[in-house]
Amino acid sequence: MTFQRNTRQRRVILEELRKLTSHPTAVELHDIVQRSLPRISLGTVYRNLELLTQMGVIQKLEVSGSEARFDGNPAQHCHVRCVRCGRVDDLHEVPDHPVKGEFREADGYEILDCRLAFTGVCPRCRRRRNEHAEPENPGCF
Amino acid sequence: MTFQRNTRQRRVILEELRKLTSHPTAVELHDIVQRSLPRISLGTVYRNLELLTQMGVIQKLEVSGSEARFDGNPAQHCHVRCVRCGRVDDLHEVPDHPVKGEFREADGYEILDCRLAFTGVCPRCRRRRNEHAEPENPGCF
DNA sequence: GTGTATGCAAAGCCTTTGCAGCATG
DNA sequence: CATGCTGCAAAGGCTTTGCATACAC
Repeated sequence: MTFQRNTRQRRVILEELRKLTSHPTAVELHDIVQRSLPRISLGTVYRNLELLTQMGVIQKLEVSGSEARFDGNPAQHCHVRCVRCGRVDDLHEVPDHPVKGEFREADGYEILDCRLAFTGVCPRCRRRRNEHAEPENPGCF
Repeated sequence: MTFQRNTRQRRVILEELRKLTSHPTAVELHDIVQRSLPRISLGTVYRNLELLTQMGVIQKLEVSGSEARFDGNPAQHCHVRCVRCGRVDDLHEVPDHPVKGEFREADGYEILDCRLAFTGVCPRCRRRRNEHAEPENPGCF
């Protein structure tokens, strides 16, 4: 890839992602983008999300057990994942970087990045708590 | 599942996982366990790792996009993931819980857990750095 | 003996990729 | 008008699951 083109698809994907405060999966975003571009393929969505991530324009959150989620805000900030429904939200009431730059090296590793990974129960699931029998166990890392 | 049976397969899987300081994937562990139980299937390894995780006997480390890795030590401790080769190691030279218990609730979520998620370059990849052209971008959260 | 766990194989997800045609700069 | 990008469909990698059989209790 020597040069990037500003395609209709790429523009709409970025636009729609930026509108969302949720952190959609590729499939969810594909569904949304399809409203404006009915013929857009899921492959194109994946390719563009990957490209935009590489460019540092968006970020890819790879915590949820299975699918990746995407965030239109590339700035580093904390996220919480709901252990019941899997949704991911921004955390505003938490300091962004408790140990930022504190570790350059540890256990032989060159440390590049350190983030706080929260798990919890989202507002909606808290309300429905009694209806759900099976609690999921907190994700890892 | 009303009751658990102490099967040969389950015993060997747990035994072998506990011997390892690495954090093997299901496939890697299957390869190892096959030395003692040549006919054990990968499905059985997955089923047991899942069960043992639910029981809190081991822990599952999941970064979406790649394979899950398993840790025979269920106690909470920090891990680093190498952005080049994907291996995961324990971090000893880092405090376990910088904000432990500090947050019970934030942004409407009931906070259950908070972990430090490190990414970096492992000792082996640091040595080979010059040979590799393409740096991967640091994982997320 | 009863019912859980296993081995095997097939299917399920999410994601990536090959290819021919399209459209951007 | 060159070539990066798209849609389509197929394949890839990891994980789960259905089923008949085996084995733990």
